[in-house]
Amino acid sequence: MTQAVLAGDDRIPIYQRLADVLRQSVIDGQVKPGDRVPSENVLAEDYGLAAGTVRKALDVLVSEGVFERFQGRGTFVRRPSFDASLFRFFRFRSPEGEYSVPESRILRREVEPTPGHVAQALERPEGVPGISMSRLRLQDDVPTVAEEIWLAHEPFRAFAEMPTGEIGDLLYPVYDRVCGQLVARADETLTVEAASPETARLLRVAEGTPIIVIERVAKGYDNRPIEWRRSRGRAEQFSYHTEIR
Amino acid sequence: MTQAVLAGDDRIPIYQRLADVLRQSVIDGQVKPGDRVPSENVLAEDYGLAAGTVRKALDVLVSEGVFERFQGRGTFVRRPSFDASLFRFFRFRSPEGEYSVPESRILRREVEPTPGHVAQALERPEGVPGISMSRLRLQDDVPTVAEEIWLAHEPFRAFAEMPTGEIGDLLYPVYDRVCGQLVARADETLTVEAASPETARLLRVAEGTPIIVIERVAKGYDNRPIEWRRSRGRAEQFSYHTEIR
DNA sequence: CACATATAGTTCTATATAGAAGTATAGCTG
DNA sequence: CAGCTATACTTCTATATAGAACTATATGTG
Repeated sequence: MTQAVLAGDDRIPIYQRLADVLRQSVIDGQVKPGDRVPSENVLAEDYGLAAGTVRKALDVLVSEGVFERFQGRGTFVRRPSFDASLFRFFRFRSPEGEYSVPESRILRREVEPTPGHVAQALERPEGVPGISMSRLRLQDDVPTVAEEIWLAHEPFRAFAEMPTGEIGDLLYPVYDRVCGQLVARADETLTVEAASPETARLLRVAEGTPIIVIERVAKGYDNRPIEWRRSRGRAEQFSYHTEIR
Repeated sequence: MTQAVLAGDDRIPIYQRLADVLRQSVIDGQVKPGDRVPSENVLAEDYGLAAGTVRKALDVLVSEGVFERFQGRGTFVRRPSFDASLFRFFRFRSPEGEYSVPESRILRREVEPTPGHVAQALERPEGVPGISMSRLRLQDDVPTVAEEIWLAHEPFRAFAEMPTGEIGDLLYPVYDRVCGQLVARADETLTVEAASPETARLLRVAEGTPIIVIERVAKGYDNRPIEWRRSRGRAEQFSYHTEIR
């Protein structure tokens, strides 16, 4: 006899279905990052499953980065951190070697029709109203990264009407607090170009200087695109490291 | 009662010890890439363990990329493939969209004292004899990547004395066949620079053109460094994509 | 010979159970 | 009150067992 709670698609394994249910509870916001998930034994009891099966479901979500486990403490919804972003590879440290939080300056923010390539990334029809921003990030008053940012207008109406002064150095916490939009992960693409006059002016470099361009699409737990962003920084400060096999 | 076969360090779990033993058998060359590993039941029998414990050990090695499993077929030593290399992100396709195997031309190969930064990467003393190569890779007769390559002289003596004509387009199979040096994974670091006169000449671009530089240290299953390599390609052909969270 | 069928071997899923190992807290002891 | 101790709860490891799902090979059938 199998249990009734997870009935439905009989072809896929129980542990997968349980993982789906638990993931969905994060997407729906029933449990928030930092929250503790019921213990393995409790879940097994609730769903009428063996402990091993529950554990396997949790394995899935841990490997997806949705949950995080600590022996003796419990299982928690992981707070997304973008430590793995390609930006990490900009050597944004002061000459003394220490790391200071970059300052963010929003230069422009307005509602405009969404251009084609952005609309495609956000899975919205072209020309639909979107929020467009230009932002400059500075390290010790030195401009280091110039960004174009696009948001769909619809779920971000509250953000569009918010005074710029109330927006701090970090956007994702604001998206969450003001619009309930929680960023869980992102896709990033890195390319290189020569600095345009516009970019050269913003970053205070010579035209034609090599520039790293990182395009990011930030997504929710359900993989729905939330934000499109293109960032430019000086290539000479960039060093990306990875392991392959 | 635990079994005797895996005796030793009692603090670490049995499945870890079994994983260590199996990994070592790959490092020692007792089993080669492509070989089939004994089935889970056989391993359990041999080592006197429960099937679940053996399976957990295999999970470890699969996630490390050492083994590869196929339901109904068996578990195999994975053939390392460098599909994940940063080079994958060079758009080396012909205008027709198809992908052709790059030609390799070895321009120079000689034994020299190993310079400091290479010696460090290869974990060898500075100044020790090493094999130095320059290589040019071409796509449809167009030079695309220029490479400097260093090998320790000692395990690669046979390679140093080999006629250049017998070396094909791929080096790693030769390392394996001629010197028993099997590359399992690699560390890569990506940076950007402006083309030097030398690089500009080799890649037939203007001086100062943005160039992608990838430094790679290739390693064996035991993480011993085998080869140091620095490759340069035109940045405009480069686009790197990754997921973060 | 071509094609379906049986069979043996493989990994994969699921259950049940027990104790080890680690963590946090309540309560005791000096 | 400070510091140790017991306790309850968590994840982690390990065993044993059974059948499902999948693959390759051998066997039989027309």
